[in-house]
Amino acid sequence: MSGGPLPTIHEVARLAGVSVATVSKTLNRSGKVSELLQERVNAAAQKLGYAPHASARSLRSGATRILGLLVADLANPYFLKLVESIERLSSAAGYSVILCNSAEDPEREERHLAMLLSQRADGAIVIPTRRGWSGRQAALANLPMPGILVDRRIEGLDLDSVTTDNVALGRLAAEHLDDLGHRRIAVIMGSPEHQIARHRLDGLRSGLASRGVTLDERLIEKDNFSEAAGHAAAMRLLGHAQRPTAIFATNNHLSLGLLRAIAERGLSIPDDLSVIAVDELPWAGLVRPGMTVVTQPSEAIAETTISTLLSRISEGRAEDAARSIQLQPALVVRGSTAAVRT
Amino acid sequence: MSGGPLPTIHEVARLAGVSVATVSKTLNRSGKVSELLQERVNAAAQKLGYAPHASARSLRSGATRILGLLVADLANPYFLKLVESIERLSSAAGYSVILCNSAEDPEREERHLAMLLSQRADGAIVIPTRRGWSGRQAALANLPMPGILVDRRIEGLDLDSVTTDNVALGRLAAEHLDDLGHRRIAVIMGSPEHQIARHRLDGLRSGLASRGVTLDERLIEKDNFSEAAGHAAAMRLLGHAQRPTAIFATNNHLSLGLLRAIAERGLSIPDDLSVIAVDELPWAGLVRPGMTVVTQPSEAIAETTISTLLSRISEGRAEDAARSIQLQPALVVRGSTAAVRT
DNA sequence: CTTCATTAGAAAAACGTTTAACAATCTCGG
DNA sequence: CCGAGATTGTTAAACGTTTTTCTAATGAAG
Repeated sequence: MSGGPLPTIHEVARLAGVSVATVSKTLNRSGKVSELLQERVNAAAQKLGYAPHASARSLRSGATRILGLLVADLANPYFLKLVESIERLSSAAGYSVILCNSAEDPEREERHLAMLLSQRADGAIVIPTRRGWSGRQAALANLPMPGILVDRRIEGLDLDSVTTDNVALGRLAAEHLDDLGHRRIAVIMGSPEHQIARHRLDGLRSGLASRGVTLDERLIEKDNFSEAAGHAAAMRLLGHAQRPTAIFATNNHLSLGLLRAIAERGLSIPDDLSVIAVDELPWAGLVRPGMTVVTQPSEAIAETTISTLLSRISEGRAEDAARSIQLQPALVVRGSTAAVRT
Repeated sequence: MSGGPLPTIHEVARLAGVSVATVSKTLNRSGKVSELLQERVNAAAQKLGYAPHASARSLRSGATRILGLLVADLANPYFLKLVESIERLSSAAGYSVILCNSAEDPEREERHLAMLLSQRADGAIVIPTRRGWSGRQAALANLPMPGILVDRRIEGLDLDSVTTDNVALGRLAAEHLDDLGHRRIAVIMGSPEHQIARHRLDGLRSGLASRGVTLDERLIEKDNFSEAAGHAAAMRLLGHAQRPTAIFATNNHLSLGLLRAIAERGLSIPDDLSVIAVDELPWAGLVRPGMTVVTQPSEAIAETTISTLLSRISEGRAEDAARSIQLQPALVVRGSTAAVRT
């Protein structure tokens, strides 16, 4: 069913008739070794199917070429995209990725963090859980390896981070809706304690304000980020005497609930009302009419994350101040938004 | 920005006033050590924030407590579910997971496999790519650690595997459609070279046959598994003089293409035709009417995979024959299938 | 008291690499 | 022909654990 034990560098050396140091140097392209011996060594390694023992290598060299990827919620399609890109980029750079899913549970997150520490990962990429960071910042601040936060920042924590400019995202939605003439705009924002949701709302509000439109505070629905909450909020909004002409859902679970509510009410998009959502939803192209969304630049975020982290790693994590990088979202117009009927 | 270097077991020993052997024994609960010293050791470890160096430990002990997870396509929502479950179960069993995505590219797959070998993962969980296995079986067969195939099997490869019973899956669809009185049943099957697709088709055919219905071979669309192929196949089927009354799409990309085609044709489900798909699609509840699907038991597959693999690992990968475990799919009836109009 | 088991702890070897320090060989001008 | 570099290869130490072997201490039995 499976092969025998793997050869060590000593066996390669013996077969090639050289010392282990020579084998090591040839295989790592470090130090000088003659053409002749290089060939002999490579042939021997090939023949034996030699695969260097990563543990031994890391123990001696101090680098594991492993990156820890700690995700708050794998089921979130947006995070999945990030994971996919990060895995690809890491692998291309010669790093392996240990994947951890905390499922929004701070306890799991903490266990995983301890594990990554024991593994001596060369770097840690963290999409932190939403809650429970009040007393635990030290766990991240004192990480012995370079770390970087993605998508979500933690207030008061001095660590590199790469996020979407969520204020700009809200503003983008505002401008689009204003262009279409909407005045009665509702927001399903999720939890008001969550920084991202606040930023998106702020962006929307300020974007409208700069166009001379004021956001009706009674049309801001706050709760949590579940699909059920989105559904309930939508039902309330749709029941208002003066129904909003447009609804902005700040998260993909909320959008799902919103769409379900609209379908149940028998309303049609965009004739009865316009809908704008966040993120490239996997099914965004399927829903008729296509969803108008503001998208987060996931590929760019992944690239920036990896390049920042890798440079910290090779710099020997220089002590210069943490970088907070914000990337710009984009508007994708499809059929779910239309000019308000006058 | 980050803490200093981590303490070694020697520093813990010195602080506790004992030898390193005693520290090791206490921390691993192996060997005898008095209550008193145990407390001293634990206190010292706690105080220093000691985290054992995984590489050193593996080098000496021979076990890494790492599992390799090599996925053919992370973007596939079904595989994602498997990844999620496997990560959770592994973590609970004290194993870390190195995630690799081959994106259906045999070359990437091979590189990843070599990496897992170098890492000396204790076990490998592989969802193999669809193609390119003709000459490369040895790479899996000669793996020095226990390996297990998930979801897809490789013909002629003697390795543990856990898959859905895809013939039963096809049969389930057949019985449901027959119960509803359908006779003109079409299949969008993807690539006929793919074992899974063939099994599902076989199941459908034999399921219908056992009810006395013969499947019209002209209504079997074969191509690849892309959404575009699904769309094109659907357009052909919908253009037939005698439109099928039900369509079975054997994969979630194909279903997406099918739904898009139906929408473009302006047809309505299930009034104009019934649709049955495979897998729990993330948006299956969103689409109106809900999709009737045959689901693969992903959680059970993950559990079986992990428990089988872990027992192989602790057994010292006993040489008894490879196990091929097949798990049963289930039918979930929603609104996309209806009795045929007589 | 001595002797012998029994036990708790310490000392040291080993795991498979990398790499610093060293040795050997060659090149070549004087 | 000699010796000073330059070049190529080797020897051995080190990385941080676990684990085997060994020692010292304790207590019971004779």
